[in-house]
Amino acid sequence: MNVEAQPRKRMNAATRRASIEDAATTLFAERGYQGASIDEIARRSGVTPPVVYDHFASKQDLYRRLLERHFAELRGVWRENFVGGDPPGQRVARSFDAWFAYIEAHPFAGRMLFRDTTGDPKIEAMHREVAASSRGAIMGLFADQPDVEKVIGSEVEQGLEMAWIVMRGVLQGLAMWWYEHPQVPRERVVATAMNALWVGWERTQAGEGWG
Amino acid sequence: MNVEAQPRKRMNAATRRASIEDAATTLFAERGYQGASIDEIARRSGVTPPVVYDHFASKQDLYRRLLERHFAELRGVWRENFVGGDPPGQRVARSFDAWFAYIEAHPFAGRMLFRDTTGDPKIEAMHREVAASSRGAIMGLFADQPDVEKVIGSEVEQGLEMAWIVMRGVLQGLAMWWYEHPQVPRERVVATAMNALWVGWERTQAGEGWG
DNA sequence: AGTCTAACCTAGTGACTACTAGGTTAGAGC
DNA sequence: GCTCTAACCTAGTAGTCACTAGGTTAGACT
Repeated sequence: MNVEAQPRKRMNAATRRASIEDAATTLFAERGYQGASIDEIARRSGVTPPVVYDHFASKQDLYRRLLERHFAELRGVWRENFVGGDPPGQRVARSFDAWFAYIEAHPFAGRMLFRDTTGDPKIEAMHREVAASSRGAIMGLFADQPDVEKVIGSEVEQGLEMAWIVMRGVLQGLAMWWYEHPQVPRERVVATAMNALWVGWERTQAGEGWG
Repeated sequence: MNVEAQPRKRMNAATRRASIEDAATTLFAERGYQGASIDEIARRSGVTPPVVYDHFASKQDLYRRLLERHFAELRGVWRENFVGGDPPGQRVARSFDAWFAYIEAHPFAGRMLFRDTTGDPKIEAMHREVAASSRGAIMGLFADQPDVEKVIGSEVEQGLEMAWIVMRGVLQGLAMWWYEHPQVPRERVVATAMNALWVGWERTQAGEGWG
């Protein structure tokens, strides 16, 4: 993933671009937007800073493209798994498992997406915008499944949004924790998410809720 | 809260220090550690940058003191509310309500604590250290209550830690969302947190869990 | 072998950062 | 009213940042 050859070799545009994207994803994941410098991204992909600008108009442009790519990948995970005629619980469990499998296979992509952008309000607005479009697409999937909508969106719009916030909080929290505890098997993380989210939703819907 | 007088007035040390802390909390909440500049903190508290250094040794020192203060306040909320002889569900509900009441009354403190520090690994390590000590204190409260320990820590150490991660994710997620939807009444946010967390835990413990 | 594109470089610019040395002055205490 | 502390200032330093103008050269293609 991290290229860097000792006797510096010339690459074609696509390969070099990919190496810059890899290095940038890793560094954005490790340090966030402000903490990741173009100098360091260039160094890690084995070139000097001007080369980065041969491929991306600005740091902001580079960041946005990566955001969009990784969010699209995670969105795809939902679209491919949250379908079928089986019971909602099964579909949710399958989606969670696939979601954490993506996180496991792409350790830096998730960390980059879930990090705070901290600092530049422009970057923050961009992050929110891209995240919101992803959220909309996934919540659209929920809404298409009448059974699930009944469970999640018990109080229409705002209830659905709060359910999303709760789910995002749990999935993000577990994902970030899992990065630091890689020895924990995925099934255990998925089971924790299911117990935290699905059992509560189901019971709440059954009229056993708190408030 | 934001001082700034038109005809600049001289303050005594304690007052000026408080005005700097207020401005810094707000700016750290809005922009994160890296995005908040000493120049801007000074400007918002009505002085020039050197004055900040009359009160704090460095930006890092200022940040740490604020972290410790606000974490201690939230820790106090738990200590004062998660006690008593009433059923665990009541104690959790009371604690959540008090926790969100603090968030409501101190809109910037929470945002500062829950923001990513993004960038300087030194600052990140500091944030983790202070947060971990707060987590330890609160988890100690849980462990002192045998009923609750039975529910939360069903699989000993790691289970307790994962339960903490889930709870933190939900509370933080709801808190950050609530900042942007202040018209939502606190009782609704608390009820959502209770339904998401307590109902799931209780049922999971009762053997109705997923995995 | 010669050509020419594009991958890559050196050497900067200007803006911003945390932080400081040393001087000025408001205003409390006598 | 005078003094003297400390609250506050001006005017910097050195480092880092994103970004660029313009030149060099590897290596694909003929």
